[in-house]
Amino acid sequence: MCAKRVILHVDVNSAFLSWEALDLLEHGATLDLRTVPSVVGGDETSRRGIVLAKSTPAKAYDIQTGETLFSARRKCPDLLVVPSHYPLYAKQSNRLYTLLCEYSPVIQRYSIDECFLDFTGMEYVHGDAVACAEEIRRRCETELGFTVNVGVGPNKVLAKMAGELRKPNFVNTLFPHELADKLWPLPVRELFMVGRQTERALARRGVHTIGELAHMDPKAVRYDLKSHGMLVWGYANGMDPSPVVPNDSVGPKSYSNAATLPADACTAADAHAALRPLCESVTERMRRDGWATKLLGVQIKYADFSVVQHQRALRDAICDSRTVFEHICALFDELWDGRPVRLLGARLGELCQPDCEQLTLEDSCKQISRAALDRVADCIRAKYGRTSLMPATMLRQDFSHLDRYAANSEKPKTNSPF
DNA sequence: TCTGGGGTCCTAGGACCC
DNA sequence: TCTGGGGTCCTAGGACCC
Repeated sequence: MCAKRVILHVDVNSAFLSWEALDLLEHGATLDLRTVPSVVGGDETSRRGIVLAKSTPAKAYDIQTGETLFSARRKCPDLLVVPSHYPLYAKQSNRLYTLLCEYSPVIQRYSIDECFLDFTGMEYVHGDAVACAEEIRRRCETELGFTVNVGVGPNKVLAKMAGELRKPNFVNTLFPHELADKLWPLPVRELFMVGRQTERALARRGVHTIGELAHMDPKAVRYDLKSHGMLVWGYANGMDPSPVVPNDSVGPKSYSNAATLPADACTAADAHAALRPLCESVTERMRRDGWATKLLGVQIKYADFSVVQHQRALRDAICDSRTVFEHICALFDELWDGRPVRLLGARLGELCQPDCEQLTLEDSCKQISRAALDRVADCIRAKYGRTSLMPATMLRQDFSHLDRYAANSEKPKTNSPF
């Protein structure tokens, strides 16, 4: 007989802010950021001034993640704003992961501050799942110095929703017999995968709570919202068959790097210059993980915030920065309508092994020598730092928009983002 | 809105083929 | 061809997550 599935979801409370607070305390600060209205924010001078994470006291001022620092300060004039440090977050994320490895061999790092553990059958080793979740919560607080929420459920979505019920520093359960009490009264927007558009579409049907969605006729949901509707209808009814997938068992689908420019680019030359470091860093990251790409894409966000993208499949896989850059510039030129550009992005998809590259005779010499050059450059940057070697055209440029996990930094392996 | 960046997945529509 | 219908592939756009 199969053991009953038990999934744990571990989520760091105000992750970036907690980790900044911890780091400051370790370096002699006397104030704990977590005890005052504070946020981790992007750099306003380069037009990235948004709230990335907030303290519990900041939440009391209705400060939201993603809102501008300008707006956050208006709500709380004494707000403390600290900049972000991604290598630090990666390090703390790894500490958490190491601790969790003691409790299950099947762990999925869902993001830099969230993990799913498949606890099925582990009761025989570690005892009751809820008691174990409590132990994890306590050990994070005492041994790691930051608090987490642990959700316990029969599948991933219920474990994750359980984690949201009471915060911070709590263990919550969400099993099928608890749905009506704990899940169904909540606003439908709080359900995983129900965003603003789905919320609007459901509101047109008079559906405002998770329970109302759960009790909808699935045919009506499918009619309105297609397959995505069936997904969230299943979630509302506590159904989620998806397995906990350890990250080393699945490769990435794509790599991308985008940056809001310190000032709008108004000429093709300006845009090309901004694309160069983006292409360099994203290609280097892909190469470091041992991939080549057969699909290149460029993204433009205009000054009015409208977004367009353009992509092209390549006949041959490539992995050298210069060739990527040339293709991306060509794609940009085809896409750009001449208006001022706020953000530029480059994306590498259709990943494959570099050794299956099918080069034509004419291209092969050029690309092989470029690839060899890149490999040497990668080694030098790994040893002496990100900016120790760069194309001359990138001298005097601002590098604050380079990959957060480019060379040398400690990168956590996750399915998504970070 | 003084509105980031890195991902995944889905859908619609057009090109092309039989 | 004043062209049907189904299948596949490709691209653009959008929704959602953290």
